[in-house]
This record gives sequence, structure tokens and C-alpha cells, in this order.
Amino acid sequence: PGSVNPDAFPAKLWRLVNSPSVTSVRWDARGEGLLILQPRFERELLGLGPPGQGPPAAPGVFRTRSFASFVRQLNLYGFHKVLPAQPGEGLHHFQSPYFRRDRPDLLARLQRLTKAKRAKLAAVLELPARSQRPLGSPH
Amino acid sequence: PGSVNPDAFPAKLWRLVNSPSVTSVRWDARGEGLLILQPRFERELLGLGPPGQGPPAAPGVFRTRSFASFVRQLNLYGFHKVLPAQPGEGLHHFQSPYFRRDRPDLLARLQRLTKAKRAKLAAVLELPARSQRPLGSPH
Amino acid sequence: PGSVNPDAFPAKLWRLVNSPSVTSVRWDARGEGLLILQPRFERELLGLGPPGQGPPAAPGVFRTRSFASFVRQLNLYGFHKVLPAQPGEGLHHFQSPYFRRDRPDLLARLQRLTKAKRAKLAAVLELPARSQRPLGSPH
DNA sequence: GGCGTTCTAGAATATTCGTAG
DNA sequence: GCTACGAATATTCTAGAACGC
Repeated sequence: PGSVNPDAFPAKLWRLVNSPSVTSVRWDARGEGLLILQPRFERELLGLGPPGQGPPAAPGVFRTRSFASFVRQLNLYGFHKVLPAQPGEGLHHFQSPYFRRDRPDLLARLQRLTKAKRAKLAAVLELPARSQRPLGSPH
Repeated sequence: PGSVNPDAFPAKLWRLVNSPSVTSVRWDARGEGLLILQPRFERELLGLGPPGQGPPAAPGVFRTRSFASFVRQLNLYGFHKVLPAQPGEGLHHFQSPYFRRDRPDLLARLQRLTKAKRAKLAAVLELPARSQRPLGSPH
Repeated sequence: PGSVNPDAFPAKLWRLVNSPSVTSVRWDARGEGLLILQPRFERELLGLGPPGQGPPAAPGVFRTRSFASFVRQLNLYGFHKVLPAQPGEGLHHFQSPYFRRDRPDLLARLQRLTKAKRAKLAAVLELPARSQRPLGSPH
């Protein structure tokens, strides 16, 4: 029931993957997942890279300097890693059912998984087919 | 249903942002929000700045000396912060639906949110479309 | 019952106030509180300052760029503001009973106040005089 | 009662670290 | 080795509360 907070992670990620000037984050061939080139990502968005090099191309998007923290965010928002066809090349492939190129409307469902939300979600998924909605739920 | 008190915060803010001699407060590109340069604001309007420096350029508008108090005022009047494109440079971007360059008529709706007013407003926003006022509402 | 995490706020603060090269954070005359010069702090530790100026003198201590966030940390760790003799000059005075120049041993008691801890603390403080310090308390 | 100022706290997201699986 | 998650701290934005006028 939430709208999209333009300052939070999902909106940032959406802008990055759709930005022509960002080359380290792209859609996969089907537009159903993210392809991330780690070394390039670190230079372009985390401001790492070889010392004595210029500033990051798109700074200020994340405050972190570690790729692992970025991955933590992906997991917190429900993304899962997909095995890449060519492993070991600094290429990462992540997916979420609510992050698709042709479905910007689903973006609002990408919500941070707190402990409570996670429990609720797990409960729903394990329910027998009886009643997906709690009794007396509105609408 | 109120008119604009020329001594209160909204009117002061309106005069500042439209004053050619004030450089720390400006309209954003669309005229829908405020851009505030904090260091300049502190010198120009709060009279801070390096000691041994001249007097503030536009003194007497606020009694406070802290930028935080100014931000408190903005929030009390319903402004919300917007992520600036380049964070971390002392640049702040605030918006309110009732503060627009081409709509001075809306200024009268910028009212201080007391606890009572805030509660009333929240109630209205959550009401189903049935009846804006609960039956038997007072007044 | 915890020891001091050298990466967390209290240890950082201790190092800053005792560092000869940091000039924006000092002990007050009695060594019982902190004196903080905001403008200098922002240049020296937050990396703000006039654009086109050199890098911060002691960067990397905090990730934030806002003095308000630093104050939030102080409050989270139980510091309280003390009225300065000379208000309005960007000088802040903060105290905590567990932050004293001659009592580094107390530093371990400076703990982050979560909601639970805060409630427990308030309950203890409202206890009748029966047993303020539990007799036979450990250590 | 309203408004301005100050200090502190609530709540949500972000970041880091450790570790279970 | 690797992925995902829990938990603690850090950061941000906004609100509560108290006080004076």
C-alpha cells in the first residue's frame, strides 16, 4: 500500500539501471534482472578505483564504499542472486519479481524486508490454499 | 480559511525567496520548491560566519542563530525535504504544495501544524470517500 | 557490562577530544564536558567549508556531512546540552556523567540508548529510595 | 491561543560486521 | 567458497515537548 519513496533504494536502483550514463548496472537480456559489473560499479558509483584517478562518474548515490554493502541492500529488498553463465568475471546477476524493465508499476512492491515483514511474508507463503486473506480483511 | 500574517514564517519566507538581495534562498528550476545554501544562509540571515567579519547582509529576519531551528520551522509548516542532486555540499531542497512561485494565493494555506491540526489532517486523508465529515461532527 | 568498541561513537569521540591535532572539540575547564566549535567542526571533521578549499583536516571519522547528525549521536548516547556562557557563537557544550577526562574507565558505560534501554533506565530513576545502587552489585 | 526557539526523541533507511547454512 | 540473514550502529528527516512572548 505504499508509493515509491524517491530517496530510497528501489528508486535509486531504478534510476541507475535506466540511466544511459551509468554503464556498470544494466538490464539483462529479458529485462527481468540486473547485471552488475563489480569493478566498474566500484569505480563509477562507489568512488573507489585506482588511486590518482578522477572522481566517481556518478557520486553521491551511495554513501558506502563496499560492494558487499550494496549486495546487502539488494538482499534486504528481496533480490536473489542468479547464477551467471560466465562465473568469476566480476559479473553479478540479481533478480526480484518486482523489478522488471517493463513493469515500473511493480516498483512500489519492492519493500525493505524488516523482521516483521519477513515473518508475515513467510506465513502467507506457507498457508494452505484455504484463505489467502485473513478473515474479515477489508476490500 | 486564514489570511496571511505578514509577520509570520510563511510571509517572511516568501519575501526572502523573492528578494533579489538575498542569495542564500532561491526557487528551484520549476518554482515548486526552495533551494537553500546553508553556509551562505548562516552568514546572510543568521549573522554567524567567521568572527571578525562584517554584519549579516539581511539581519533581523529571524531571531535564531541555528540553521536547525530554521529547518524546524519548515517542518512545522509542512515542508518536506527533497533529495538534492549533489548532496553533501550544504545545499538543501524543500517543498510544500502550498509554496509555489506562481501561486501566491496558496500561501494562506501554509499553516503551522499543531498537534490538533495534524491529527485532523491525517484523519481526513484516511477517510473513505463516503463522507468527508463524520456525522454529527462538532462545529 | 560491555567493553569499549573502538569503532563506535564513544571511542571516536574520546580520541577526538584528546587529539592535539583536533581543534574543534575540546574538554571544558573541569574536564567534565565537551566544548564544540560548530563552524570549525564542520570544516575539520565533516569536510564542509567553503568550496575550493583543501580537504578536511581529520576526515573519515564520521560519514555524515551534517552537524545535526552529530548532535543526534550525542543525544543517542545520553549527552545533554549545557547552556553556554556565551550563546549564539556556534559554541556547543555537552555533558554526560560517563564522559570525563580523568575517568576513561567510565567510557564503557556510554551505551547507545535504544528504546528498550531508555525505558529501563527511566524505570530505575523513578524508583523510591529503597535501593538506588543495588547493594552487592557486581564488580 | 498562536508563534518562535531550543533540545531531545521517534522512526525509517543505510551501513557494517559476523556467521549460519 | 559463497549466499543470505540477524543484529548493532550510523545517518537522515520529522516530530514532541517545554518554555517565553
